[in-house]
Amino acid sequence: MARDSATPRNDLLKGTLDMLILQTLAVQKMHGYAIAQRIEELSGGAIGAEAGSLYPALERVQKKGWAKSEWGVSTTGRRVRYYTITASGRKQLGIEISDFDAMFLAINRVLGRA
Amino acid sequence: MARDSATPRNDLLKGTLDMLILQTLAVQKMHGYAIAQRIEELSGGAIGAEAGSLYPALERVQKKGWAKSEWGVSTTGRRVRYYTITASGRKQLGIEISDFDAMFLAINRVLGRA
DNA sequence: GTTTAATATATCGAACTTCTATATATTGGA
DNA sequence: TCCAATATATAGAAGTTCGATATATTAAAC
Repeated sequence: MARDSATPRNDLLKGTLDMLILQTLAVQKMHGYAIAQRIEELSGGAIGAEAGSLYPALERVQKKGWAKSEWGVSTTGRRVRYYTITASGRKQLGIEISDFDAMFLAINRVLGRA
Repeated sequence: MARDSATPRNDLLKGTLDMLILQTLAVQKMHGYAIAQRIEELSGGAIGAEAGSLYPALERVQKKGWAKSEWGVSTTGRRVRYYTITASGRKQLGIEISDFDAMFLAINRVLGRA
């Protein structure tokens, strides 16, 4: 099936998912499913962080020390795993945003728009 | 060795190399090595399209019908392969730029900057 | 009461792109 | 003469994302 023109190509997302997760956690402690919903909501449905990308990414950021997690209970009474950003994670978020901006600027220069 | 902070992470480039190549060819017919130099130059050294990425990408865009190539002779008298963008390639370039802009906007929304 | 959709976590393998390393050959300058 | 730059090309490794699959709970619809 042809890609919906309203849906940005998710391969352009590569390398930015960790940043989006860290940004979401920087606002508030959250469980995995809620992180995905928040990213999808804020992006206007453009970014659908799928489970198969999200959970490996959550493992990744924990392994790097950028977030930690613990089992807890959601507001609706369900058993969920809560993720919290660490100080190292906040620092990393800043680095990733800088890198992202630098790459955007560089690409725009090649496109003749900067 | 630690990544130079002046060098953007190239994994953020993923999915955009074809666009950058098509953009370069949209300006003028060029051979592979010159395309890489032009991209590096315009990006202020931020994007170094390496040979191992460039030549597979050039194969890709030709396979998709976005560019064609022929052996020729450079201004310095060397045997080189010249690449030319096709009408289909110009159309694709427009699509890729739109997708890129849409993804940038979506990411910025998640980052709370739009 | 039963079925279905939504919520929630998790893993697997396929697909894709990029990189480094390697190979080959030519040209110009030190 | 040697070395750096020019020029094309392939192979294999690494990394990320995705769809598919699995499991389990809860709420709503019928």
